[in-house]
Amino acid sequence: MSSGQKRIDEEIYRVVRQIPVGRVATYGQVARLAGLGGRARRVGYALRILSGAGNIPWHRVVNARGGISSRASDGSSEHTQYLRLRAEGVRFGRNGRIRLDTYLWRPERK
DNA sequence: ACATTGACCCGTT
DNA sequence: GAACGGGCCAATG
Repeated sequence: MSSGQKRIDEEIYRVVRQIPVGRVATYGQVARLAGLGGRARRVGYALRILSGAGNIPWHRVVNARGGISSRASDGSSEHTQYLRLRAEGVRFGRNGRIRLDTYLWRPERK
């Protein structure tokens, strides 16, 4: 892995760390804030290699439809994400999705 | 180098 | 809504 890729990952993590408790951000939103334009997919790769450890609130990143995106593996990760969001007060609708107009993080430029 | 896959997103029908 | 197609691009074999 090149150092350039790693720098991009750090930038992504820097953004994710800023998402407040009880709010969520979409992959595309994180990509934009990290200066990656429309490369939302790149965000998913960065979060995937996180492997649970660390102080990055990866569970606060959801897809553009307000849902938890499926992973290639067993599904425990998705469940953990759901539980952590619930624990922060985020409510899910019957279709398993979040009301983005309520919970989407709107960063204030300072 | 090639093909496939994937924690995505958007527009159209 | 759903189904489809296209764009995107890094990882993997």
